[in-house]
Amino acid sequence: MGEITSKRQQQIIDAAIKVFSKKGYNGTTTKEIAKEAGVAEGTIFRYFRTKKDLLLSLVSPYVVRSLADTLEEFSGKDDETVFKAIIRNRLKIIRENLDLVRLLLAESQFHPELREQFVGKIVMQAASILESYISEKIKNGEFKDIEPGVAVRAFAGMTGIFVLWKEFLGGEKYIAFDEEKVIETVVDIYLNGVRKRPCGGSELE
Amino acid sequence: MGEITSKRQQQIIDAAIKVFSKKGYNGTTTKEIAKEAGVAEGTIFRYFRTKKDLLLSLVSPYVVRSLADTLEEFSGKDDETVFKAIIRNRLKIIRENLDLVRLLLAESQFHPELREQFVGKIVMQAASILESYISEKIKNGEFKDIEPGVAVRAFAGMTGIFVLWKEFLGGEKYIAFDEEKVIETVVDIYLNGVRKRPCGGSELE
DNA sequence: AATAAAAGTGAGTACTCACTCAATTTACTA
DNA sequence: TAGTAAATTGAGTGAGTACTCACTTTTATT
Repeated sequence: MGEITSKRQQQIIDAAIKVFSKKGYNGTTTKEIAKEAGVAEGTIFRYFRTKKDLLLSLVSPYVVRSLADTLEEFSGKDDETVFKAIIRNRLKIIRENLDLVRLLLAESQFHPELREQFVGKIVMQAASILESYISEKIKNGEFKDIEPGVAVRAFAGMTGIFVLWKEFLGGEKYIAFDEEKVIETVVDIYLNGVRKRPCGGSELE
Repeated sequence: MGEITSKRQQQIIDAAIKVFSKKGYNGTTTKEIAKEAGVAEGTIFRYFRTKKDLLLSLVSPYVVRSLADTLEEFSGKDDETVFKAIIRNRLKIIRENLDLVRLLLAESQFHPELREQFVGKIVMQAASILESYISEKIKNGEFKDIEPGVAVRAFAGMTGIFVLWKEFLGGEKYIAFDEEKVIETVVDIYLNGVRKRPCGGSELE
């Protein structure tokens, strides 16, 4: 649970993310992690008291920094540009940390401590960035008067399901989607749905 | 993998769903399943050759029937009614089978055979019902000319994320949503986003 | 009621795993 | 370079696990 300091610790953490995400926490042996990290099994226990400690250290502020990173400044840009940028940014970050995300989603089911850190530190923080943007628009009168929390999640859900489909369920074997087209469509649906009387604002015919 | 016939088999399957979903496949011992089912450990292996066999039998057509069940007939009803009914129906079914869904989502990551059955038999089938409805609307010219597969998933994502939030991530500790209001908002956003020039069709101000 | 077949049991078995620790290597200091 | 502390190693340990099988109980048949 402590901070990451040494190179060894980082090696072990990287290996753990990789193997845990492939085989699950309970399906992974400390021997495998050691092998993947290129250290002896005993070394793991010098840095992490137990296997579970190692799991929990994977959501340490350091490891997770990249997942919760802030978005660029958007002032002056139009909604469509902003929302497309948000999707692309989120997709990029998730893909760069695919193993970690996969792991956190799967193991959150079984480890309340992990779930709390995951939801509290990552999900909530990521949501709040978009939420403040949307709240602003609602106050301006540009967007309908809906609950910002609902609006954020609706958008996140529309986007997230395509990641789930492709990266988690292997859905491309069934239907594959062109990513740019999906982004275009999703943003169009969302903005037209969320704006007050858009009346012809849609780009799609 | 065979069909379910005896009462004992059903007992064991129900117990397995319950315990697997709480502790994960690898985190569950056959002893626990036996205890939960109220049978001796050996009895499990009379009906299922291995523990893995038991896992795979959980997506048998019989068990899964309820998850993939068809929706009522919608002809004549307006979109809003239809989409709200779909959400409510889906929510109900998922809640009735929460343990099974939780289990399938978590273990699909690690068992390709399970994932294939889950995606192929359940997800695809559920998607196709809605897809044909939306395709019709697109042909009619009521909805924009978007890819039906994208449209279905966008809707499913908007809905699904609230289930994920509440039932899987325990998100109510952070923000709780009024379900009816969410349904209203989601359907409103979606229909206005997906329809051709709705111009004032929105119910929300 | 007697017999056979089927269903159910749970202690035992062979094996695996998280974790330990005595021995060894590496890094550091004077 | 010798001496010491710190880091690393991996065989060993005990707790536990999936699965077996010799036995008991239940059910069906005559």
